[in-house]
Amino acid sequence: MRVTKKHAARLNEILDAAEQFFMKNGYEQTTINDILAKVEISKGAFYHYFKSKEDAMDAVVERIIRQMESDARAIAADPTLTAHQKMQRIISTANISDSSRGEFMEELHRPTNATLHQKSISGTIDMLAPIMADVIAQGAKEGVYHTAHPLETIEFILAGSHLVFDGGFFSRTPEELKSRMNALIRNIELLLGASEGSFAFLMKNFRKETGMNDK
Amino acid sequence: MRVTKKHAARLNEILDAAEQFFMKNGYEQTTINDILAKVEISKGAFYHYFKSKEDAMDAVVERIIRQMESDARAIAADPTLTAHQKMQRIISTANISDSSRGEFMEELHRPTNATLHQKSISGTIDMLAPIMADVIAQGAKEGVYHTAHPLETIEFILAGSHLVFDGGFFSRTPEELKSRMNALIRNIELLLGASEGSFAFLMKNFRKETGMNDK
DNA sequence: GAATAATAAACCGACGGTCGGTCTTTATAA
DNA sequence: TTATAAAGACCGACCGTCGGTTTATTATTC
Repeated sequence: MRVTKKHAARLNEILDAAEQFFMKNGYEQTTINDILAKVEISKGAFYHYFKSKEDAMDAVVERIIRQMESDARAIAADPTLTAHQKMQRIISTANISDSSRGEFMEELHRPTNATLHQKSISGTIDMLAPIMADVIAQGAKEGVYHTAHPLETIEFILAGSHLVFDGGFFSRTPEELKSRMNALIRNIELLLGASEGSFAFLMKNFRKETGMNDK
Repeated sequence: MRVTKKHAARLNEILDAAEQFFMKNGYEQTTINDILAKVEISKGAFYHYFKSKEDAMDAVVERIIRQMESDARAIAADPTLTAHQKMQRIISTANISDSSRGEFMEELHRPTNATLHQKSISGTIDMLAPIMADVIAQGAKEGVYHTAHPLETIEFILAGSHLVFDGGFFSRTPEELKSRMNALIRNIELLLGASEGSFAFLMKNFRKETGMNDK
């Protein structure tokens, strides 16, 4: 049956369905027909909005990154926060959180597929790095961080963390993960020239994520 | 026409062809039929050796990693080298080099595909990290490195470097790459507790790679 | 001379994508 | 206001490709 809707509305319907399937089953395993069935539209309709399956994936990733971006910018622009507080909040928001969008990251860090994975990682880093670099510069003024290359260093940190903790890349036991998290914390402090223990809060996020209870 | 060969010989023929195509066109863009045509065998033969296309990719990656592994182990086991010399050589060998296998990395770091990319990165890191961690431990004894978590830290470094310099993830101008390389050098020194400038040799490898001539 | 490995080749089904055309909405001119 | 035309949204049959299967035949090996 034919149902016509506003461009933006239909677009978001498709994006919503695509996102769900991509997350649950992975990009490669998701069929365009899956999406069509869910949204109850025809193939023609789908290709009216996207020029290819990959184009739809790009749009899904883009939408999520834009959301994360506005979250991060809001935190970075808050004049009442110290640089370190901003860092803490941006990291928590960008990683797993209780927000509705949080599941994205959670699902993403699974071996399901590769392309979606890759695009979202690079997109996230490209988006977050400049924002966080500014925060680090603020931290340098406040005297809590000391680094000569804020942008390059935060890129490096984001890239390294992603890869090391990304289930799609490595499979690790909980103990292995814990030792990597401990090392990561110390390494971030080293790279940013932050005081020892100042990034220990990551361990809390981490325990929340993995559901670990030991100390 | 029917041609029968020894198992290992045919296997390597297929692997060679697959590797070439995967590198040149990417995994997704390579057709099993491409490989069949090149090796001049039938589908039946291919599936006699591999249970799936992905299985063949895994084998390709595995073969290359094994080669890199024996190179790295040979360097790490050389009793005449200092830890820092070993690090230098392992890095040069594993990255782009003039070796025949070197093209692998070169081709790999291109946006062509994702799956192959991912598998080779994680495989390389998983293989290299323990070997290099031992070298770092040696360096600690020699007093040139100082790090509390050798294994985790070298994993982090490898992961971060790969991602930042991987053409498949980001597209950067030569200037952007140069500033990232400078920052990377300093960051590695910080993480390993090595003296300033001790990893400047990376800049030479880097210039060789990119063909940059400026200082 | 069976049994098993190796190869061939026809075949299958699913999937991404195309295409000609239809229905709906919106803008415009009479 | 209404006729009309253009634009936008949508349909679904169809197609080519591709990974993978099946069946059959030819070499090896013990």
